[in-house]
Amino acid sequence: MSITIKDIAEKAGVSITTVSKIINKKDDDISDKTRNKVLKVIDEYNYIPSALATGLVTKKTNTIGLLLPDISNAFFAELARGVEDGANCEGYNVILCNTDDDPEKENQYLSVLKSKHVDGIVFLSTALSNHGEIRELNSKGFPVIVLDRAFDDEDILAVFIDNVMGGYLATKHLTEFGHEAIGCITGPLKPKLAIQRLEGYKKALKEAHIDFNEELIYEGNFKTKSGELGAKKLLKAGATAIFASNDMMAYGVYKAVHDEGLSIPYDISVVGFDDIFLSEILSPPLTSVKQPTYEMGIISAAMLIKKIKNEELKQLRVEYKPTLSVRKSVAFPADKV
Amino acid sequence: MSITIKDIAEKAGVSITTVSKIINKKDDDISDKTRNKVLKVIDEYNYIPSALATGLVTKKTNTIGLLLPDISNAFFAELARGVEDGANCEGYNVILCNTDDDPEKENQYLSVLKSKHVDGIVFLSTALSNHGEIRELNSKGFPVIVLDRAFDDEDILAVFIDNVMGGYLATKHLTEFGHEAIGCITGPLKPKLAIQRLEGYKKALKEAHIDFNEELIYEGNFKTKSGELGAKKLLKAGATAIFASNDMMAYGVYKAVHDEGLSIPYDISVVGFDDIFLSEILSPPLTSVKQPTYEMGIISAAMLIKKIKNEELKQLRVEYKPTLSVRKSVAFPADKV
DNA sequence: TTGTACGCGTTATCAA
DNA sequence: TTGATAACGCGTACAA
Repeated sequence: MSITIKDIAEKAGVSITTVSKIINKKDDDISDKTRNKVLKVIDEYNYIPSALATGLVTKKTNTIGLLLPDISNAFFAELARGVEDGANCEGYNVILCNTDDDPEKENQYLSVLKSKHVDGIVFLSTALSNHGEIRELNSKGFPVIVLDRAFDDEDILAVFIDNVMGGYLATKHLTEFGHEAIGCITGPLKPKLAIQRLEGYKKALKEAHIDFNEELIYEGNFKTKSGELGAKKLLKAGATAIFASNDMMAYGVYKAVHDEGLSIPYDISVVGFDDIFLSEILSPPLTSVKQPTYEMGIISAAMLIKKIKNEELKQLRVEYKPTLSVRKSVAFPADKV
Repeated sequence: MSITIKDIAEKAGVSITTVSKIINKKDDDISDKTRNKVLKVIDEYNYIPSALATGLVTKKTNTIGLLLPDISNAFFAELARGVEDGANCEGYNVILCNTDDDPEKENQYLSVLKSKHVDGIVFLSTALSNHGEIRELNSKGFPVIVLDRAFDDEDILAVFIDNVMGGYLATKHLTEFGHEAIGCITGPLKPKLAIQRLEGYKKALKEAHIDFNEELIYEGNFKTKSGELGAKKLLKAGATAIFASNDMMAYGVYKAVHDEGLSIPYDISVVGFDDIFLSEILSPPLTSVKQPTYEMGIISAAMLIKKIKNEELKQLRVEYKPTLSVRKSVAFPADKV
C-alpha cells in the first residue's frame, strides 16, 4: 500500500543503503548527482519513512509521554502546552494521558507508554502514591521528569516552584494591608505542595506577629466548590481576608462572598495562587501568586530531552520562584478605614 | 536490554509462535498446561510486547492524532479531555498537537503523524485554510474526523453544533425580555462558525419584528479585548443588551460595562456563548449558550475509532443542539421597568 | 561511491 | 497441539 524505502531505491535505480543515508543526512560520501536523483524521487512519490520501522532498529521513537491529572484543568493545560512546545521544537511528539490522579490509571498508562517505547516521560500528579513506578523507571536509567512537585529523591529530574515562598508572598501582602484575621483555604494536606503553601502562610503571620489560629484554616481540595465552602466557614470565623491556595478555590470564594451580598475587596480581601489568565478577568481582578507555568512546561521538556540524548544537565532539579500579581482584590480591612 | 518474545519462548521452553498466540488470545488450540506455563514466565519477567514491532506487521498502532489550535484554551482543553477519554476507553492513545491555526504547523504535524502511522486523526481548526490535506487523507480512506466545525464535504466525518440555533437562543432570550436594541459582537466573519451565530441572531430579531441594524454589529476576534472594544461601541450606539459570540468576549463586555460605571443586568443585559465554567462564577453569573463540549470530544473519538475498525457508522455527521444556561446577566431593559 | 545482507520484535501462514 | 519461517520497513556493518 504505502511506499517504502525499497520502492524509492528501485525507482531511483540505487540501493536501499544509498537512500537511507541520504534521508539521515549521512551522505558525505554520496555524489551530488545521486543525491539529487534520489531526493527527486522521494519528493515525487511523497515518501515518508516509517517511524515504526526506524524505531525498531534505532530504539528511538521521538515520542514522550505526558501524564497529568486532567487536561481540562487550566493550570495543567498551560503546563501541557509548554511541554508540547518544548518537545515539538526538539522534534518530539507528546502522548497525552489523563490520570485523574488514579494510581491504577497511572500504571496502565505507564505500561502502554513502555510498550510504545516512548523515549521519556513527564510526570505530574497531585496525589502521593505511586512514586514507586517512577522511581523504578528512573533507577533503571529510563528518562523521567517530575513536574510541579519535588520528589524527595534528589536523583530524579524535577521542575517545581518554591511553594513556601508563594504562600508567604500571598499572606505577607495581606498583613501589609493591615489584615490580622487572615483565613487560609488549603489544598489536601497530605501531599507536600499544600503543606508548603500553608507553611508560607504561617511564616508571614509570624513575621507580622500574628498568632496562628486553627479556626482560620480550612482544608479544601483545590476545586471551586471547596473554596466556596471554605469561604463561608471563614467568613463566620471572622476573617477579613482569605488566602486561597489556588485560583480555582479563590473563584469559589468570590462566589460565596457575592452570595452573602458582600463585596470584594471592601468587605473581604482575597489572594489566590496560580494566576490563571481568567483571574485577570474577574471583577475585581484577582491578586494571585504567579508561577511561570508555561515556562516550566517548556523547560521540563527540554531537560527530559537532554537526558534522553545523554547530554549534560546543569542541574537535576530546578526550582522557580513565584511572584505576586497584584490586582484589585485586596484592600485595607473595613475596621481600619 | 529489554526482554523480548524470544526470551519468553526460551525460558518457557516453547516456540515464539506459541507465546504470540497466547498473548493475542488466539490460543484455542493451546493446552492449558502450556498456556499457564507461558503466562507465568511472562508475568515473572514482566514482559510487555513492543508495540513498534507489532505495529510494523499489523499496520495498527492504536494511536490517534489530535490536532487543535491551542490546548491552553479552556474550550479546546475540554474537547481534548473528551477525545482522550473516548480514545483511552477503546485502548487508543492520543498524540497532542498544538497548531496555533497555522497551516504550516498543521502540515508538519500531519506529516509526522503519518510517519508514526497513527490510525486516525481528530482535526480541529478555526481557520479556513488547509482543508485540502484533510480532504486528501479522507479520500484516500484514511480515518479522519473534523470536530467543532462542519466541512461542506458530506463524506467527511464531523461533529459540531448548530451555531445558528445557538445565536437564535441567545438573542431570543433577550427579545423575550423586551430588548430591542440588541448589540451583537461576532467572531471573525470569514469562517462559517461566526457567520452562523450571527444568522441565528438575525433570525431571532426577525421573529420579534425588530429591524436589523448594522450599527449594532461589531466584528470581534473571540478574544476578551475585542469584547471590551465592542461593548464600548455598542453602548454608544444605544444597545440595551449585548449578545457576545463567545464567553471570552462576554468577559470583555463585563469589563467595559464596569469601567463605564454601569451595572449588569440593570443597565445592560449580556448573553455569552460556550458556557465556560468561569461564567458561573462571574458576578452576575453569565447567561450563556452551552455546548456539550466534553461529550462532543468523546463521541468524535468513538466515531473515529469505529471508522478505523471499519465498523458501521449510523451517521457521518452528528450535529448537537446547544441549550441556554440561564443565569443572572439578563434583565428587563431599564426603560421598560 | 554504492550494494549485500543481517537484525530489530512481532504476526501469520503453513506444515508437522 | 505446536513450531519453522517469511514477511513488515528500516539502519548499518562490511564488502565491493
